[in-house]
Amino acid sequence: MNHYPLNKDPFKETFGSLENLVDKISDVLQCPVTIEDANHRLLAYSSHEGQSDKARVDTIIARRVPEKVINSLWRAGIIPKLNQSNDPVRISEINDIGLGDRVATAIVSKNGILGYIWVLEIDKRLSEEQFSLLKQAAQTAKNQLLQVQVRKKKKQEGHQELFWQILTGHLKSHEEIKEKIEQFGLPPSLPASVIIFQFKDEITPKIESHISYMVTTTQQLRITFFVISRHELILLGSPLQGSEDKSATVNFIEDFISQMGKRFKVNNIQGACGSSYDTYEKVEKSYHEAITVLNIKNQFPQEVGDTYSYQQLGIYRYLEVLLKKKQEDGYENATLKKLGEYDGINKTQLLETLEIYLNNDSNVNDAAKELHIHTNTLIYRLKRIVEIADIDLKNPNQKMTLYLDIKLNKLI
Amino acid sequence: MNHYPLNKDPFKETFGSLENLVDKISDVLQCPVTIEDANHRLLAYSSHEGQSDKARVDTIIARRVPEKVINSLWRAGIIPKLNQSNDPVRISEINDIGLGDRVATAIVSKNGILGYIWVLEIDKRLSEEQFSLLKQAAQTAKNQLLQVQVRKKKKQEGHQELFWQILTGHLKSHEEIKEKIEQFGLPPSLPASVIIFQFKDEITPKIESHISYMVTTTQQLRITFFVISRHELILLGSPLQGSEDKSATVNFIEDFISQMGKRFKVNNIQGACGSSYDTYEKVEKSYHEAITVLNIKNQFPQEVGDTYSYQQLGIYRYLEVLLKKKQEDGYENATLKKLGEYDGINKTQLLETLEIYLNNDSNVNDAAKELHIHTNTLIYRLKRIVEIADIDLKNPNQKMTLYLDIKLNKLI
DNA sequence: AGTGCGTTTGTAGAATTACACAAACGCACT
DNA sequence: AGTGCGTTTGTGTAATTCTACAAACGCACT
Repeated sequence: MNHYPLNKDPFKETFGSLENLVDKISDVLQCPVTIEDANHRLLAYSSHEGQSDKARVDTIIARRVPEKVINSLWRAGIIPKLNQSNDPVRISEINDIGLGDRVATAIVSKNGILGYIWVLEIDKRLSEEQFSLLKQAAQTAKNQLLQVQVRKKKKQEGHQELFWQILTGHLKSHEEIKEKIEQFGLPPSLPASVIIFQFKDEITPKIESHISYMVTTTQQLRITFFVISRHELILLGSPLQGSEDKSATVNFIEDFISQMGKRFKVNNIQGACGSSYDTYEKVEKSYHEAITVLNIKNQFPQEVGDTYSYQQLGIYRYLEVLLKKKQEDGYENATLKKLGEYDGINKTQLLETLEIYLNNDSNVNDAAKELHIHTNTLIYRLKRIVEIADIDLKNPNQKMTLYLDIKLNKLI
Repeated sequence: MNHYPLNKDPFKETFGSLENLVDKISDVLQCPVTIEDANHRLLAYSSHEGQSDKARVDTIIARRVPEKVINSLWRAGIIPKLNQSNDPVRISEINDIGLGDRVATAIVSKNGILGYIWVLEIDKRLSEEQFSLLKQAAQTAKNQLLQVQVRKKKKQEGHQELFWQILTGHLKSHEEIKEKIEQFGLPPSLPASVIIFQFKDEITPKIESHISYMVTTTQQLRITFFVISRHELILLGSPLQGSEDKSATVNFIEDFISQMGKRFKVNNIQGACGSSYDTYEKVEKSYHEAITVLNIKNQFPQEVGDTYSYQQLGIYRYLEVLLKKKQEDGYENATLKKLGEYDGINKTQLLETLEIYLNNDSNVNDAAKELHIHTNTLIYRLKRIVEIADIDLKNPNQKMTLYLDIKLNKLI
């Protein structure tokens, strides 16, 4: 086993590539070593002949750390610990994801995390000295990564401009867009849908880096593009071929929102997506659909708060059209008008009662609970409503009309 | 008591007016006498000082026979009997409408009924001779009425042309239309709505006379205009001030259809009406609404078969707009598609099951009955549907979306 | 304070609906 | 003919909803 003196830095020489560096580290520490970027994408791995654990193999195969592993590392508090610590951190094995004992360190520049170095402890634990060596290795890796960073940033700016052109319909034809995307060396990924996240507060550079992390680490969707404007994050995402589950996009949205909260304490994010289309020219449409979803979610937080996709909106997709038609017709629901008048005179809440009853799929128990009243009170009120408004609550057409008209009235 | 010899016709002289004639008849028969036209509108009544029954008084006050009385006479089979008989007919009292014993005869020309003469039998019954005299009186009345008929016909043709102009939007401004209507001496009657009846078979002159009868005898609505084209009868009707009930128009439609069937054996009539508006310029709109109702009723006979007004259409009013939006969006309900495919492969009827379940307001019993299956079968199918289509049948938004999309699919 | 009206809550039995399970059926496939 | 799958029907029980009725409350009006 080689021994390097502490006072001499074995990583002082220049390494042509990260591969050389990782081999050197592996050589010095006598362990399998992996370097990944800030988003857990594999940058280099040592060709050490010894054993590897499952997590490492999977990472190398996929050229990125599996999302399951990332999630697990977050849950165990390891990633935050790495990000905050200046020194290497020892991580005990996590069996269910095939992660053996290891030591890791973040590669940090003054602008934040650039990546991580992972060292597997197959047969023996690293010594204090070796911890120190690893820290020096991270210093050297930093310089290499900074160069990559700049190149990537420039590239991304080009992507963003292209994405805006697609979103705004500046580029119309599918062929044209496809060509441009290929020019950028981006993988073709269709069908695709546009996803928008709306942040309550302005997106700071810090949040931006969190977003970038989330977007690149997710493996639920392939994110071809993403751009950030003041309060919004807009993505173009495609479901992976593996998951034929159509709800991949919706799952991604839910996870993104929940993890931004849990991991980075960034809350109050609204998410929405348009439909999935198989040609690029329809991306613009998907974008507008996503905007519609956001608008409707803002207008009807209770009704469609847990809904993210344009498809899921159901009847709410039609509200705008219906409102327009209603105004053209000069239509007013006589029933609701009567109830409203009655409410005004008698200080009752028949309208609200009816709405919540309908919201709850005509279930008296659920509706009564939501209204905080006795079931019989609700039944009594419903009888009153039927009398006053002269309606039939067993007639689906009437019920739907009432439901829609109630919601439409809220729009004005 | 005067006695006129049988062989001498006391009505041979010329009478300047119907009033003179009616007084003469009353004088000859020594009874109160009333003459009305074919539509039971009062033409003349004797000023005989004696008693009268309630029906006669009401008729004179309203200048027409009350609808209740007409209905009662039809129910008792008296009107048809009068229309078919060449001789006067004796009618026994009908207490609940205040109709005392009387004798009546139709006034008939070769083109049909022109009117009726009613003779009250207050103290004594008419003799055979007097029957004969009454028959002669009817002959004389006929000539007078024929002249009136011609004048009325001409007037009506003028009305019809005006009505068409209003319906087709040829006359746009309210003021202009109002003026024209006043020129015709027609009563101003607003709010008004357009009513259309669609006849399965072509409207023959005979049916036309029945229509005319129905339209002029009804007292549920004031019918300002009516025109007849090949298969259609179009009316402009206003609710009477007395009945503030908004469903007067709908009631009229229902009664019209049922009575055309019962009284004249004219069946297969579809009826519909537009909304009520208070300016004449909106009559055109009401007309188009009525047409829409008819179209939708033809497309959804089951769903809105018992619905007549544009308002009652509820959600079906929106179908056209929704279809348009749907086509613009290129939207297809994935759920329904899946179910349809499943039905195709497994020869099941999940789609139909779902539709009828939703039609029946999610009531398993009613739906099972309509489907002629066991309740548990329905429950089983619903579970399948939920599985296959991945939907939540407790979510009103989803349910409404499914309902609407099912109906929309039927439109194509 | 009393009266009347509309409203709310409670109780209890009847009617419906939900759920689990077993049996049998039809049909395609071998 | 047997097997498996999806479907249909029947049974029994638990849960829920409907219904009617009684009691009490809040509030305006007198």
